Amino acid sequence: MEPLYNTYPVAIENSLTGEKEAFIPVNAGAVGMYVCGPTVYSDVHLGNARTFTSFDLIFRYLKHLGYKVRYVRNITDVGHLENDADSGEDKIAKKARLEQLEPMEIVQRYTVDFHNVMARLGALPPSIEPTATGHIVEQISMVQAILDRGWAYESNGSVYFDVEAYNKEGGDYGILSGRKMDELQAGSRALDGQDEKRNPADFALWKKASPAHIMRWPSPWGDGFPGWHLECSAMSTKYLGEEFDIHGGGMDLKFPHHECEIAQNKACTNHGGAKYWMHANMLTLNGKRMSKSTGNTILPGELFSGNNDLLAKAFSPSVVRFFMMQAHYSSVLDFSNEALLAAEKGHDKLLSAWSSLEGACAKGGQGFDVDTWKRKCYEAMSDNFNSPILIAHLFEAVKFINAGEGNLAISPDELTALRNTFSAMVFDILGLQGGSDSSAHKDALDKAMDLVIELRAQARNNKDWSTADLIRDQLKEAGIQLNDGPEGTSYSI
RNA sequence: GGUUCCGUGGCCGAGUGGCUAGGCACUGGUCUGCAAAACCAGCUACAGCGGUUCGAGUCCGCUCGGAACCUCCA
Repeated sequence: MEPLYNTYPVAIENSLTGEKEAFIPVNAGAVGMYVCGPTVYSDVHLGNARTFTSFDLIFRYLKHLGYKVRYVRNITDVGHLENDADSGEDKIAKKARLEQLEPMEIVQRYTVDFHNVMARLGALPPSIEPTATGHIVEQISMVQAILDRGWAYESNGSVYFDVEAYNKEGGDYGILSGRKMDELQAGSRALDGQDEKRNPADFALWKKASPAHIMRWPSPWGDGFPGWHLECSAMSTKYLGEEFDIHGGGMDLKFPHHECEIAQNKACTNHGGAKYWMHANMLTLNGKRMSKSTGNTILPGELFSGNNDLLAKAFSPSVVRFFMMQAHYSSVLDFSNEALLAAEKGHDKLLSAWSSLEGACAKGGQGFDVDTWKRKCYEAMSDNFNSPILIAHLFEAVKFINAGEGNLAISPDELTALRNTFSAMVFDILGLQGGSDSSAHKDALDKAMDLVIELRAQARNNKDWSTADLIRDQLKEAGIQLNDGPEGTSYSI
């Protein structure tokens, strides 16, 4: 059978070229994707989660199309300096000092938190999740290779990438972000510790560790630790090769992080790494991006528990995910309680339509063009992963399903196709989670509810409206909604 | 100051020059003992000013407003 990726070829908006391009993998049928993961020194906030949820959507869709995807997402567990100056402090060491913990305890704690949050949001684990500290050897040899080529220099125990030398000999530092060297120099601020560098645009490949610095490794240039940009170059090359397909990350990493990665890769391998660069946009709160350092954040845990002054109530992880999926990954998305409430209603409507669809019969007829609808769903996703358009199409199907009241005017084959595609889109691709009650609990609840509904039906037959309404109102307070229909009463939670 | 991007109806949010995005909210109707849900119908729009075009939310210019990056950050 023809793989789905041939039927619905993918186009990707490539940050490197600024164009939407046909996606052609380096190796046919396989995709190598690298996404810059979090620095694990504090709880992952909702903005972080959005980026990884966006790439989870992309990962899921590419897999669904039949690609063999290797998805690499790193954990940054080397602290890195708080600013580019020598006076800066290692974030993880700082947190460790504040909390009186070993640095790797900090790393472990927040890595576990990150995994928990992403799992609740329905994100699949990546194929490989390498750590920076686990790839010091690879990073040191990369530094050496760049030194050997003459595009780096050692200064006081640290090694810096020589941007000017790189660009003079054919390098294209600035290709991703559109920045020019002279503009960078004009715009750069006078920072402390810049005197080790020949040029303000130069960036650290290896930093000398001060005597108090805890996380340190021996190197040909003395004890130190790798520069922030280096780990991604080293690990993407190691696991995906010198040329791979997709490199993703948050928009805020475009410059300088990804720009530096490209320069490092080209310096070592003559290849820039990824063919397609993708940048997920920011989640804003009060019109400003969420940021750990400014404290303008909301944590996923607060959302799931409702424990935040900005929230009227708790929201399920699936609702939060649906909220994110309603916006395109490349657009800024603004967070608000109102937007979440609206998303929750839409989400519930979508999932309750799925329940109806599961139990629906096909009565024949041409009530809905399933083939065309299915094609439109795939085309939306293949067009740069346009989940909002996909959701709009899903609601077309919802309207048809609800109007049919369990008896849909399509053929049995079409019903099967509708179910399969609906389920694939909602659960496999968007990654939403239905009522995930264990089936034993569900059976017990169903039986109890059948009894309550029967008792209420008797009251209604006796025109005992006060009893009937009491049952309905009390159940509603408990979070269970009764729906009276022509064929009896059903309930939803 | 530089780079990139955005400004869509009450709110969120798609729109890759020409045909209803969608969700939420609201109004009227159908259904119901009353509700709810669902369905049907309606309702508000493209920041402003010019230009290109037979035709612009979509292209170009200017103005105003906002964001990200230029320093660690998804």
